[in-house]
Amino acid sequence: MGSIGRNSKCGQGNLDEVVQQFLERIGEILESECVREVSIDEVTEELKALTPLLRVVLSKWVPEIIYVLFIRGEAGFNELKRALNISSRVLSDKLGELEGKGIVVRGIDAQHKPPRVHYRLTKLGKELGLALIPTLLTIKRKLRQEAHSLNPLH
Amino acid sequence: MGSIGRNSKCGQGNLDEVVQQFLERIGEILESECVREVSIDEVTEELKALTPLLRVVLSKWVPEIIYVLFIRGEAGFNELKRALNISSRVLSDKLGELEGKGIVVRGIDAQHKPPRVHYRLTKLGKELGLALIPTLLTIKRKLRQEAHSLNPLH
DNA sequence: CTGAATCCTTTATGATACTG
DNA sequence: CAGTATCATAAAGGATTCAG
Repeated sequence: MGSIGRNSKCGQGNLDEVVQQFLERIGEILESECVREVSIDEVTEELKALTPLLRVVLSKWVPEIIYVLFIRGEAGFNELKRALNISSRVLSDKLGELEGKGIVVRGIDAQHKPPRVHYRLTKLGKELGLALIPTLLTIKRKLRQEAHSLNPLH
Repeated sequence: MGSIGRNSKCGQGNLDEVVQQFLERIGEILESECVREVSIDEVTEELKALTPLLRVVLSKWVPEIIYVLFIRGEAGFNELKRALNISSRVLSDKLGELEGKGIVVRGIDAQHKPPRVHYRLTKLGKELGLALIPTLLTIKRKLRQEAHSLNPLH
């Protein structure tokens, strides 16, 4: 169940597993001596550079928006609104911001009577969507474990 | 430069490259037909489940805190405060929240005269730190590209 | 349907001061 | 050093209304 990790239907194998392997792999790389040497000042500097975009990408609603667009390919305004359970104002603001940052593009299909609008991810947006998958899967796994341990049947 | 991706010093090879390969790999998996079939309702349901924890993990300051602790292994209160340029109240709140969620643990070393406190990531915290790496690297790459294209020398 | 405009409420955050 | 307490402000969010 769920959009990410529903792998049995995919010929390509288990996404969850691939992510798991990957996390182990970079875990090993990061464990290797070198990381511990990083000074607090270096980390501070790095964060200072990353923070502006980080704040946009990882702010409220944004990961959700990116995720929906990533999975669905595209979505209309009200479709997103319903999916996220968000007010139009906030959604409108966020989409505007994301468009400004080059993460999302707005398209209009004038064919329809009430012209239909749809949002899609740009290349950057797709990259971010992809990059968010490990975090989402990790959270998902955590929730599964909790559900498990609370369920007396397991 | 920077903490993530400073691979030349690591024997284990290029982190950036590993992340890149991984993203391509899961990109392929996700491209394979199956994803597009996911209904908007399924995505909505999934998000509803993920959101509570997602909001904690991806809220302001939290990714930064996790990242610093991830890279450094541990940090004291004021050390974090300086690194993030955050007020004590907010930091205190966030650390309390993260402790409550089992993402961070607080340790006290009573040996020191003013007892020294240090924060570390729990297993879950480390998993999340790991999972955040692709997002951070993607943002970092993006910033590098921008810097590049703005610089006439390149 | 797709939003922009308004108004209003609730958090979140920041600065400052203070304690053990 | 490691916070807590207080106060003031800004930012975020929601509800409603309206227009193209």
